This record gives sequence, C-alpha cells and structure tokens, in this order.
Amino acid sequence: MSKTEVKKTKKQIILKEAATLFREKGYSATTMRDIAAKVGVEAASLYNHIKGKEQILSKICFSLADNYTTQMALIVVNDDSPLEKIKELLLLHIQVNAMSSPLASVMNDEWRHLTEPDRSEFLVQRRTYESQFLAIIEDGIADGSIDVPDSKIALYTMLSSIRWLQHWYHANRDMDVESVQNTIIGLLMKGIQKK
Amino acid sequence: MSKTEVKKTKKQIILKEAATLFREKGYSATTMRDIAAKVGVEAASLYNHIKGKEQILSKICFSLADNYTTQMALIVVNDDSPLEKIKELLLLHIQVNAMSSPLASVMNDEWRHLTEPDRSEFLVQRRTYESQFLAIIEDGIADGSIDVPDSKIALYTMLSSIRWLQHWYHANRDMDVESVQNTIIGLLMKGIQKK
DNA sequence: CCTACCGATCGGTAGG
DNA sequence: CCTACCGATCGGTAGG
Repeated sequence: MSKTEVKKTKKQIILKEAATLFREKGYSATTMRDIAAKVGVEAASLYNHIKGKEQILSKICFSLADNYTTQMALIVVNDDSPLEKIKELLLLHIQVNAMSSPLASVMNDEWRHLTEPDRSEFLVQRRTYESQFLAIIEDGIADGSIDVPDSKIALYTMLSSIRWLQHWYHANRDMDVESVQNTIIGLLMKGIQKK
Repeated sequence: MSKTEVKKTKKQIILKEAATLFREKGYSATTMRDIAAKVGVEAASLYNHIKGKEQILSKICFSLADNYTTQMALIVVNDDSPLEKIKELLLLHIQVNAMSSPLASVMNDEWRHLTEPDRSEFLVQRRTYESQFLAIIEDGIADGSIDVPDSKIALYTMLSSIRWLQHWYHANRDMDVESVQNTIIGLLMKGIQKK
C-alpha cells in the first residue's frame, strides 16, 4: 500500500465512525472527542485528515446525494414506462435506506446542520431530484397508467414512506430483503395505479 | 386571572417556543439562551418555570404521546370495521403532523435525547401504540378486507409516509387540508385493500 | 425576573 | 499522531 492509500483509508474510517455516531446521537451532540475515541486516536489527530466537524457532515451528505443524482440521471433517459421507472426509483430508495444505513440517516436527518454555501447547494440538488421524480409521475398520469389526485402529495408520501427502514432495518437484519422490497413496492404501486 | 393561571401561561409559552427551536435546529443545538431570547427573558429566569432543558423536551414528547394513546384507546373499542379504524388513525396522524406542527416534529425526531427513565417510558408507550395498530391491520387480514404480504412492513410504511407533512405543511399553508387528507388516505387505503 | 458567575466541555490550534 | 492548551459557550446556581 502506498502512503496516499493509507491516508485515504483513515479518512474513510473517520467518515464511517462519524456517520454512525451522528445517527445515534445527532450531529450537534456528537463531539470530535467521541469520533476520535471510536477511531482510536486523540481528537487533535483528526485534523490531519479532515478540516473540521462541518466538513465531515458535508462529505457524508454529498457522497450519498451524488449517488442519488447519478442513478436518477440513468433512469430518466432509459426506455422504461413511467410505472417501471417509479418502481426502479423506489427500489433504489429501499436499498439505500436499508443497506448503506448510517449514511442515509445522516443525509436525511442532519443535513440542516450544514452551513452555507453547502446547505443551499444540497437543497438545490434535492429539489432537482424531486422535480425529476415528479415529472415521471406526471408522465404516468398523462398516459393513463397512474391515478392520483395530486402528484406532489403522492411523491412526498412515497419518498417518506421508505424512511423508517433507516431506523428499523439494521435492528432486524434477519428480515428477508426481498420480502421487504416486495411489500413496500407492492403497497405503493397498487396505491398509485389506475384500477 | 389568578396568579397560577399567569404562571401556567408562561410555562406554556416556554414549551411552545422551545418546540419551534428544537424543530429548526435540533435539541442539542438549541441553547437555553436561545429559548430565553424567544420568550423575552434572561436564561436564568427560565428556571423559575421549568426544571431544566431535559424537562422541556420531556413535557413536549409526552404531551403528544399521551394524545395519541388516548385517541387510540377510543378507536380500539368503537364498533367500526378494521378498514374504517385504519382510516380514522391515518386521519389522526395527518392532522397531528400537519397542524400541531412543532410538537410533532420534536416527538418524532428528538425523543432520542430523552434520558432515563423518560426514554424507556416513551419507547414503551410507542411500542404499545404500534402493537394496537398492528392488531387492527391483522383483524383486516383475517376478515379478508386487507391484503398485504407483511403486516409490520405495511404498518411502518403507512406511519412513515405521513411524516413529511411535519416539515412541509407549515411552508405550504395555502394547500387545501382536505385535498391533502384525501390524497394520502386514498393512496394508502388503495394500497392495502384487497382488489 | 435580574446580575453575576460557576465548573465543564466544546471545536480547534500550536508546536513538535 | 501526541501533549498542552486556547477562547467561547454551555446548562445551571446563588442571592437578591
């Protein structure tokens, strides 16, 4: 291993341990000394790898937001029907919230502790994602495959309905992943489809 | 107004302003000086009305949790069908999350900052509520009106799907309340009902 | 309800 | 990566 690789690994460890603590206690209640203890160094040593506490939060939030943005870009341009695209997006959300656990919790619940200009940039990225999702729902309404009174309410209801996985799944790892996916997607797709 | 009434009002003001700040910045990032400034007194004066920061959080969480517990008790014993009971519970959640805004946000997102024994008591109360809700879903499966592969997953998906209202509604007060209710309840009820 | 103030702890820096 | 330490700020108390 080269020197840069070792350094990169240590930074990743810091981000991972920080994310776990942020989920447990929240960003503000987590101290640099808490993070240092989990990593196994003194608090002062963290600053050789990261700029500060705010940068840790920023790195976590944007790494996952970028992932969502990338996946959405692929789904927007594929040839699937609106109904199929929505199913793909729901699957993406379920997998992220269930699997990459602490990252998803931090991005969803702690982003408000971002300071400018990160906070604004994050919100722009999220708003873009949501409007792309909304356009797909409206395509489905236009072609008659989807029937909901209000597309925005349907969007937020679907996105929100998956969030509980981030708090629940890692305590119930015995649960079958596919059965979770099938039940949630089944319920929501049946809920928006034209009878 | 008697002296005790005046005192009670001031305490209520403190709880209300604190809840608003807790929703905005989180419990840990909110200081007693922040709360005092909103109330219009010095930080030290708050302690004439409340014991401390932890007690403010505790009062907020339990006031709303008690409300849910009371409403659930009424619905459990009424003569409605499982499907109707679920509709009533969803309506309760929508109204609480949309209307009593800051209280709902704090109970949902900041309860983990409760210290023992409050934390355990809160979790017991929540677990009881959830198991009563679950029993109603299972009644509906038993009588053939509900069709979901897994009742627990359906429960958490429904409860979670309403949470976005607490962040969104107070920024969109122009939205018609009934249209919000109808869209969410329509989507979820269609999602769980037997075709 | 205020002024004055406390011990503890925070994020972060200096210097090696 | 450490020791030593900083200015700021925290929740809360004393005393009136």
